[in-house]
Amino acid sequence: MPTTFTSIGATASRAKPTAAEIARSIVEGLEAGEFTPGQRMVEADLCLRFGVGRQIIREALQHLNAYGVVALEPNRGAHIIHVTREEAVMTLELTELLFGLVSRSAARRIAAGGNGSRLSDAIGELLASAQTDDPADYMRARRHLFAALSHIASNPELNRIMEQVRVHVMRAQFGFAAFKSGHAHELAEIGRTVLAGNSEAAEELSRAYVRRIRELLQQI
Amino acid sequence: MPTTFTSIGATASRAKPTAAEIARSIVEGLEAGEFTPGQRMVEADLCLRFGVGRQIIREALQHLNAYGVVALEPNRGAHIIHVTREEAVMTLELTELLFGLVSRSAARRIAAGGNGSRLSDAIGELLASAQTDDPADYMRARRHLFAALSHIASNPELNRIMEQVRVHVMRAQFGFAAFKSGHAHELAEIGRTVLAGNSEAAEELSRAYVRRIRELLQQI
DNA sequence: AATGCGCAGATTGTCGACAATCTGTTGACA
DNA sequence: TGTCAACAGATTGTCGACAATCTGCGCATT
Repeated sequence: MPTTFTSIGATASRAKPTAAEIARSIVEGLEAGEFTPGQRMVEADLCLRFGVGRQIIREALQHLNAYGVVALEPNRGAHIIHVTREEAVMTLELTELLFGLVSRSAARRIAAGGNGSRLSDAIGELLASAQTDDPADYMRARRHLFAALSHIASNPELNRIMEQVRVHVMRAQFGFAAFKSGHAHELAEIGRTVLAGNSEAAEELSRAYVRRIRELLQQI
Repeated sequence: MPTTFTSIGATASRAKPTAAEIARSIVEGLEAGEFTPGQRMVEADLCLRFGVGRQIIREALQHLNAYGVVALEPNRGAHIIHVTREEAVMTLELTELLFGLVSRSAARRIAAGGNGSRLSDAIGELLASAQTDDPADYMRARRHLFAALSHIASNPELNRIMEQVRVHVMRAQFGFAAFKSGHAHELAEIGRTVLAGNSEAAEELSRAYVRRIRELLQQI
């Protein structure tokens, strides 16, 4: 066993987490409320926390900057982005288009790709999670559904761009209220429509889904 | 004069170009044909070229990676992305939505912002550039128009995302053919429609504009 | 008391050096 | 002759140290 390895779990801390892993950790920490919007991210602190040198922390912060999670001011370091409600609404306006395009593309390709089984599984998982009351289950199922749709849509640029939309920060700020379950059946319906290859309807359902979240956010 | 400064021109090499500046330089170099898709980007070479240490080059490459211009493989360095025609078409499918949203949002806000003058100027510049035959003029005018529209739309997330769409690489690969002038009047028409506050028409015109480019690309 | 100056501490920016990893080549062996 | 292991050169990954910059506080001055 020449190579060093310490951990067992997937997310447990390895001997040397990579910059991307650290970035992910920070996003998770943000959704878990360990970091709050506006908070300064001092490199030295993060070094201690993750047990790596500043170089790697620096790269992780650059990732997060590219993903719009932190802002990077020259000579003044990084801080977690603060999203105004207005910005959140605009972001969801954009998300509406993007998610619509994902579903439309996926529906068009559902036959070609041949792997609608993954989508079926995700739908099943989603409906199952609606039975249990564990929000973590729902969130995971939701993520799987999105992943399946993105995969089927097979538009690399679209997938890349969708990851760049900062939903994390919004969730961290405005709580899971708008994102929580209760939408499970609505999402499942979208999945089924894609499976049926009905691209027009899939797009419209997807847009309506995001639109509803946006309106919910505007009312609060 | 305590601080060091060597250069005079704007794009000329300063004493110490920053990572973002180097990234921009590389994108320009790409559009100018100095780098070709697929080409490896060795850190040491870039160090010599820009006269900085590897740290900065590394950051620049990370920027470019985030912008989808280069791919970064662990332990194997960076290379310029190669975009297939199919990907380019898909990217333009996405761009169609995004540009449409920009124009629609801008048209809605044209009154509120109060600074439609910038847009008028851009339109004028565009029409003027159609008279001359210098493509650089046209490209500059085009950029100004887009900037004005983005500014008026004032959707920060949308603007951020639009910058992430890799048009540079596409232009570098497929040439300026599809992007060259001849479209000046079409773009000016979009600008005028936004100025008139007709959001529906502005969106449709914008989408049609991108659609045409896409179809042009598909035919080649 | 209010304003501005300058210093100390904290934090980020950059470099050089070394470790880890990859790649192509050489040579032994079947 | 073909295959595979070991090696050398090239390249990337990471660290520690030092320089540059910012921030807040104390102090002199009006």
